[in-house]
Amino acid sequence: MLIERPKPITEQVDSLIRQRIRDHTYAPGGRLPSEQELADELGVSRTTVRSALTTLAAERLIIRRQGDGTYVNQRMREVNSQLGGLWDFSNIIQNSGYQTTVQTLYVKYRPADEHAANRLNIPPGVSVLELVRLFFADAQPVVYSTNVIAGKWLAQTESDYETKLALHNFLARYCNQEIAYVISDIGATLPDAETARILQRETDSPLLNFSEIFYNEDNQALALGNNFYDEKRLRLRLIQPWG
Amino acid sequence: MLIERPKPITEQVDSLIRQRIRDHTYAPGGRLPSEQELADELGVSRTTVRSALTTLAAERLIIRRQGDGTYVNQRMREVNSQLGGLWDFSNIIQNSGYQTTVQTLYVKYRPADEHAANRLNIPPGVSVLELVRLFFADAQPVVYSTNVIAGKWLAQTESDYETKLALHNFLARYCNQEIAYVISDIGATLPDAETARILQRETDSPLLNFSEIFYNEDNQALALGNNFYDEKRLRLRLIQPWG
DNA sequence: TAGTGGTCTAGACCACCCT
DNA sequence: GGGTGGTCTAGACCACTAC
Repeated sequence: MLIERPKPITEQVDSLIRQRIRDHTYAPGGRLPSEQELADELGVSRTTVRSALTTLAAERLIIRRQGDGTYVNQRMREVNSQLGGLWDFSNIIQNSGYQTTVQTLYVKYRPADEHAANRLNIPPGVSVLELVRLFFADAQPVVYSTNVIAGKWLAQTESDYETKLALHNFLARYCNQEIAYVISDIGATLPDAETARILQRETDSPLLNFSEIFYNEDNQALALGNNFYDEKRLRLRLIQPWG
Repeated sequence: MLIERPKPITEQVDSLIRQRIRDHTYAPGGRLPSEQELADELGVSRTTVRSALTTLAAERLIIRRQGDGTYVNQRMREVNSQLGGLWDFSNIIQNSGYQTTVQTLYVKYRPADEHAANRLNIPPGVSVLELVRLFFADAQPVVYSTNVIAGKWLAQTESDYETKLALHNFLARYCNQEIAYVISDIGATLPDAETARILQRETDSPLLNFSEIFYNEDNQALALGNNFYDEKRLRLRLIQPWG
């Protein structure tokens, strides 16, 4: 059923260069081989290499200087998030140098309430899967997370889900859906007693609140997120490319 | 002195398409002409058109469907911020459908304190320009903003700055510097008495706090930002492309 | 001056959607 | 089958930097 297709060369080049930056084959602040050298090494055209480099430069992972060369942006080590990944808490914790642990508080089907139904564009009352989890950075609870997935996306109504997956992996495995983009509301709130208890926090210490809707390429709402992030425990530092 | 050069064709095509989306020449949710038609209309190659479309697709302003066509993503109307613009409050207010008003509380030179000096990578005590402003959405105060610019970037030590400019425009006009990227810390804080007074808020209502460092293409710190954003008054909703 | 990245072209072929 | 976007190539020329 599943067709295995070779990934586009540009993506492979993109991945390869990312890998080499991660493992310091290209050192932080160091210089990459020239575009022509990369093209020769990999046996592809310079245009293909440039396509990959353009993506990396857009994220500011590399910096290109005309007449000079292409360099690894060492400042990326200081951040733990980029704008496309502001909802991927496992990754943020990992990027901060901590071990990510996920504790599943509960996972269950329930009828969609008015609010969820509206945002997911489904009739109220139909079944949705609710996934409530707690993310730890090493031993410290950092994010109290609720995700709601519209039942129509779930292939089978099984109950032995691997609940520690990041949401995009969960949607990929159980719904065969890819996230194309996310719309997030960012807020600052004082936690209620329950939230404070779970995060082992006082109720007078404000938390970041992220409320998200996840969409696929066809603009269909896949899932919701509501997350309380304790930025006193884990700094949230992101890079924003401009222009 | 200044060399006037025609902008790259890809950027012109990018701007043109953005303009046509803004003025609904290409309606929300509507379909764009094919890449070949655009290339013919503008007298450029399809590759050039594709380069511009790739940028727009990366921001999710348009959605491309193989075998079908390219469409305007109507969901962009729901958000007020995207990608690299989480610090551009004038723009966020504007995108929300309000009139942006900027009130300059004060602007003055002062010696850099330890904190600012570290972040700007300058010796403590050297002169910096501090710009303290309040942003209104219509008549409501929404953002209490402090910017600090290293004195070395300011061409002349004049005092009749146009202080209502967005920071990137200010840096462009008076420092001849372009922002390449921004590193932001996002937090949730209870305002102190002074901040609450200025934003006409209670001290028990948490605010979003953005603490930023602005860098140019050479990785040099240009300026700092520290902003209190009242997301109870103006929702902060942003789109995050994924993958 | 040599080498780098920046821009742009023309064209080939493929994968996919619609009718 | 015809049209759409997706991928990739080869090559030309330009702008800029380092030496």
